[in-house]
Amino acid sequence: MGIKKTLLEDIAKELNVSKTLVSMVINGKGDAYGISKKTQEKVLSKAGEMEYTPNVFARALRTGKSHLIGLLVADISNPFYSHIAKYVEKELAAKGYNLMICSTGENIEREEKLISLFAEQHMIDGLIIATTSTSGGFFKKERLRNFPIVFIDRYLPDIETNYVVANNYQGSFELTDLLIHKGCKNILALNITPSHISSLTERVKGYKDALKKYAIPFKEENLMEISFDNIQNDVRSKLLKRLKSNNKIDAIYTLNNHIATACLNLFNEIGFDANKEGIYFASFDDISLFDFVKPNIISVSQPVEQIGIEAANLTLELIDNKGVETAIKKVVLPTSIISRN
Amino acid sequence: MGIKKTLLEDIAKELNVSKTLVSMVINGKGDAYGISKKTQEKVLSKAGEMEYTPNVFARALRTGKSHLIGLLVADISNPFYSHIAKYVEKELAAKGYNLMICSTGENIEREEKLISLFAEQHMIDGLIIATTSTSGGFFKKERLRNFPIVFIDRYLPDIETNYVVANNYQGSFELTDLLIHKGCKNILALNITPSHISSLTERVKGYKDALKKYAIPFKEENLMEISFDNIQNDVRSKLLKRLKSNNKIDAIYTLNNHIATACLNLFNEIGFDANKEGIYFASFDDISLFDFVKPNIISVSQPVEQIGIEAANLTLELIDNKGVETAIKKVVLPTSIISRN
DNA sequence: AACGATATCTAAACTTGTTTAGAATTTACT
DNA sequence: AGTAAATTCTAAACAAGTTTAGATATCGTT
Repeated sequence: MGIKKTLLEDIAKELNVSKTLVSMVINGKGDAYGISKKTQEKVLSKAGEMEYTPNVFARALRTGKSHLIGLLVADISNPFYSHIAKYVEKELAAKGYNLMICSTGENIEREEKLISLFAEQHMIDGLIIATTSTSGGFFKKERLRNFPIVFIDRYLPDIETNYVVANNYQGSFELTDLLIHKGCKNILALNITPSHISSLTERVKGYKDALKKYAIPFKEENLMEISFDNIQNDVRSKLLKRLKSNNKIDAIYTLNNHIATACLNLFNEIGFDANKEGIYFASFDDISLFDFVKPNIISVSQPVEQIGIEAANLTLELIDNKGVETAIKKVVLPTSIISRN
Repeated sequence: MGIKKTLLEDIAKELNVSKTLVSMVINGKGDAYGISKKTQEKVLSKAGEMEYTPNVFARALRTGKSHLIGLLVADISNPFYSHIAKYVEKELAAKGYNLMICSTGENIEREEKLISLFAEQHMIDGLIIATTSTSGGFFKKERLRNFPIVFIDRYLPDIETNYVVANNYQGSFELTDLLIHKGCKNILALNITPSHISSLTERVKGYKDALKKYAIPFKEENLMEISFDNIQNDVRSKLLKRLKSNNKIDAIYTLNNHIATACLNLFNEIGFDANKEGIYFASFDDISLFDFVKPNIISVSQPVEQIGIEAANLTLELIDNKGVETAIKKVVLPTSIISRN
């Protein structure tokens, strides 16, 4: 048994005032409620002396505000998400909010369970989410109607929501365009299945449209689907087969960093040197270590810091304007190409 | 205004029973309190129908348990920590606990503030922390006396606490030993300043002891201190100077992944190829992408998954045995050398 | 002195659950 | 029939704050 926590009441008793007064002063509402300066000082110094810290649960129960924001991502160990998390947290901390991060593992049921726990029960004041859902059905629930939610990285096309995403279409278009400029005519794109996620479909669209721009016909066999649950094995079997075939490619374009890493692993295993083979290697999602990796990687870098900051602020804005009917905000941020070599 | 949340009382009214009864049934204590099976079924089905979810704050306020565990690390975007976080979360989720992750940015004041907020106010039931503190003073506070805390990655030598760490000494010893076996006699170690953190001091000790084993005298100039706040610039100026000097080295050993990355950046900038220069490059902390990086990196890999799992379980154990005087657990897990090339 | 206005403070209600102490009913047994 | 025991349930207290409505004291004014 540690020492008993100091309560509002304890301070009140010490000073012979009401706990109402103490509460008011501690919340900085002393002036608003006409508490004399002298009393305010007494309260504050006594609270400091007694090391008072409010009970967050009692406070949250009464006020309905927890000053907690939830962040739901597929996998916190993915550097893309962990960097976003870092900046979201930094931005929120400056405004007196804390962050609860949870991974869904791209599992819809777990995602929905967490949203229920967090949002429907109002454990958190707002939610930032890189959803793994296919459709917006779940988010249309009456109970979530007025809850502050900001989508990041991915949005759901069938519902109107606030979101902050990178311009996946444009980034993918520019990357493909660059590859074509370098002389590529047979660019193999590796995508994740199931690929209903908006960021991926837009990347595919950007790829296809860039081909179209140069009148290069899109070939089905140049869009390879890699199963999310089995990335490494799928890449090994499918890509290897293709590399050995007569259907020569002049570029490999992985649609996210997971697949890129799997490809690099494969190259390593079989001693394949893309650069020597005259094959460009490109990827959406930049990772800092790509700078030192062999082969050279041409990549699309997303503005993670900006995504984090904007998502945090948009969420806080929604919380402040809760109840007020505000226009939905769709933030699309530009990406940049990192053309190594 | 969304729809009003269903309360215990709402269910009670619908069924003409007391909210006490509803609470008991919902918490699975129906049998223990002798509530008839028929009534239990009625309550559960009505609760499902009305989509009841308990208010976590009211519950936590009354029970003093939040089912929340805090994880405090220097930087969640560091892959070492984000991977630990992933496994901690996974393990906790299976036991009905949720994780609150916060970054301290190696800032002691922020760390102490977060601990106050989380632990002293009992917002969380337990804390897992990679502390940035120098000494255990803060943790000796009366108010934290009986609070479940598990240290990871780093421990404080001056207090007796539960911890789960990698065997930093052994890993560093083995790595240095390997370099010596490869013929190195002048191994430059790059450390972080301030380096009071236990994991770093032990790595230094392992390095020195391995030298001693082979009667290689330790030279002060071969332990370079890099400032945490300015890693890249410090590496650039200090390491560059050394590389240009006549004091030739035959290996560079970075004591964590941050410094390793900074070195790689420098090499890239100046077009330095360690392998060609006959210099081995080694690092504590393995990152998966190291596999594809040039130069070859010999690294010490920490058992992140195991650290995460053990830390989670140890924390839950402490929570279960709260109040009971249990022996302190110090878990030291073996590392493994990844010798590329 | 009496009045309202102002300044300062407080008692009690309220947030939503959990827990305690005990009530009401039925069954069991002498 | 009457008491003890078991079964099933409930009223009220409680967790620790915030908020509301109103009390008390002081002051200025006529």
